[in-house]
Amino acid sequence: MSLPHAILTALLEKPSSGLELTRRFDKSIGFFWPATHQQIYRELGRLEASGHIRALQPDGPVRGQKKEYEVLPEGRAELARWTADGDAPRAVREPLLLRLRAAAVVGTDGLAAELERHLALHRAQLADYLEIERTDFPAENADGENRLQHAVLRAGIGLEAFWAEWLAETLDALPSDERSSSRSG
Amino acid sequence: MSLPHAILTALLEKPSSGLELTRRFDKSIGFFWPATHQQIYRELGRLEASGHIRALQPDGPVRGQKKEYEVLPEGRAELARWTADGDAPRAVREPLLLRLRAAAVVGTDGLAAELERHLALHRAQLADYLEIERTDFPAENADGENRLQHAVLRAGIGLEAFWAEWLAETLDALPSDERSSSRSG
DNA sequence: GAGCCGTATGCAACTAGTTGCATAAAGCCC
DNA sequence: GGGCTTTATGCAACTAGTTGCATACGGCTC
Repeated sequence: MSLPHAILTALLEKPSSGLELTRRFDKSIGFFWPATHQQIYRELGRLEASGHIRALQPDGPVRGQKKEYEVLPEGRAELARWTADGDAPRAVREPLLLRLRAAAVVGTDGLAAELERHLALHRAQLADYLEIERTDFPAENADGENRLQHAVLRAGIGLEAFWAEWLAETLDALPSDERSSSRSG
Repeated sequence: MSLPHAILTALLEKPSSGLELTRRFDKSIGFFWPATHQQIYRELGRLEASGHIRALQPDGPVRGQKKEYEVLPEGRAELARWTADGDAPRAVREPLLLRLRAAAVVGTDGLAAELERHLALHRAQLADYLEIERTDFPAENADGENRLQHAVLRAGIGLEAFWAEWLAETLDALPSDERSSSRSG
């Protein structure tokens, strides 16, 4: 159960409404724990009901109007508890690898195009991450306050770089008549 | 919907019963698409009902006795269709990165131990993969028939190596009083 | 002031994966 | 042959994530 804890973290960083949270997720926490606004609203409701967060405007129910939340001490305690406790590393679930295995049996038609598409997407994401690193974590204040956030970003960069490299290698190993000539290496 | 296609691939490689499939998953396809026997039985039922596979022993229902399946032409066609069609790369969902972000807000108590635990697990998995590579893909017949399967294994190796490296780096960046001295680098 | 668009909240139904447990046959052991 | 273990199949309930859509306020325009 990670989503409630992701939300508690985001709310501790800055009290927000549901839609604000959704937007902040899209450009930070969501990189490694994506969530739609529907999920977030549902979870905010649960967290409020369980006393982990509360609305800043305790008026009657006003649909369509902004409702901001902040974390209560109970919520912070719960997050601290969860941070320290362990679980197994998440199992890899990657349909693309499944497609390679399937292609080994039924043929590689269309596979190269799919690999190239993924390669382009991973390169684009890598470029985004590197740009974020350049602006948010400049070399002059490495090892500063936010080294944990930087470590998280480095994980994203490393993963995207890994996939880009592996895809390029794998494409090179496909018979050449199965790939287009549009790649640059 | 990847599980049915994973099962079709496995059955094309070798017709099997539900439990045999479960065991084969545990040491090959399951590395990147894990499935329990409950999931597999349920999916075998659906695949049989939809005419993609059939039981080799079309007797009446005998519970507790082995029931082997093979793929029908319809199943092979469906798998070929699926192999070529594309989807977006799967979003990363990694609770460990969430814990780092949370730790940045509520403190790093217990975090180092958690990172060390993951480091050990990833190193062990990496060693397993390298052993499989050594026995199943010896250097003398690289680029052979099974280059696709090898590419899949290389992905697993690369991912585990990445995580091991990133975890070691991240641990080194934690203040030293927050880690035990049991690591070896 | 009617209609439209953007912001915002939220419900309902569905799909996929997980967990716990029930059932049955077959072999072994005493 | 009565009970235990292993092999095997399978149901049911639950949890988490996804998809589609409904509702409501506020400002703008015509």
